[in-house]
Amino acid sequence: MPLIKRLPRLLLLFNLSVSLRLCPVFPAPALFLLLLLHWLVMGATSPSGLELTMAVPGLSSSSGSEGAGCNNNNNGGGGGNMRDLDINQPASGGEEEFPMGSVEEDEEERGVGGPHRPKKLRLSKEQSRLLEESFRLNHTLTPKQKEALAIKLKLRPRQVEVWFQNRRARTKLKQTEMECEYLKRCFGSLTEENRRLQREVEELRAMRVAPPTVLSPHTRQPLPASALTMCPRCERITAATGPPAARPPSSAAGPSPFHPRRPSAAF
DNA sequence: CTTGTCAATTAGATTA
DNA sequence: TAATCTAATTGACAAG
Repeated sequence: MPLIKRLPRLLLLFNLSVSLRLCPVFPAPALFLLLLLHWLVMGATSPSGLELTMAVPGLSSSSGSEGAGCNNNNNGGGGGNMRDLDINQPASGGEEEFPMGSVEEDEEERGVGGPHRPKKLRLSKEQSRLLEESFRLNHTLTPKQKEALAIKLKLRPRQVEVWFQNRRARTKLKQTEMECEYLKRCFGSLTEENRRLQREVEELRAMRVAPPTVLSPHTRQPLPASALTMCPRCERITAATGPPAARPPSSAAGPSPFHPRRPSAAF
């Protein structure tokens, strides 16, 4: 029974990390936080967010009229009509020869012991290659394409359909894994940045406890801490309204509120 | 209602 | 032999 149906991508990713063994070293809550983080950083405009997605060429929805009969072929009992042929045998001939005959019905697999799966079909290299090729062109097939491909590959349309279905799922999973990796890296660098900023805050707090003594240029008396401010350019403590307490290392910079050419020009 | 897609899951085959 | 891969099934859902 599916636990989640049509959940937002957020929850889907959260679930994936658990159920699909996506990030074994990454606790699910952390992934959840990461995702939120990601949305904050990248903006919540695109649900999939990252542009490291593999380009998904035209998701042409199948709006076909026929193809209804194909799923009757192997439903019920799980396609007991699968031929028991060794399809892994190298095709003994040209490109078009696939050593399997799953198109025809074969009921000998239906054993006496109730419903049991037949031998699992393994696609030949050539079949896989052709399927991959057409997947590259289109991630979904119209019923006509499906039929044609099935004939070409000597498979049932349903098998082609299933292959595409599973292939789409694999693509999506891979993409999710890439997103996960990206978020992990994001998390790492943001954690580092956070650490650095925390240190800076601590340093600034320490400075507030014991503020530097800045003498007034006019009275030569120590200024109160409230009258001091920090120059964002040279990061030195200065008197808020007066001229700088110390000269910046570089004099090439233009005028600024903290380093006015004339004290009267400030603010 | 029919049809197609998706998510979740199962289970046979293969690999390490 | 456990882990992994992948063909196949099932049930829910949406569109027409």
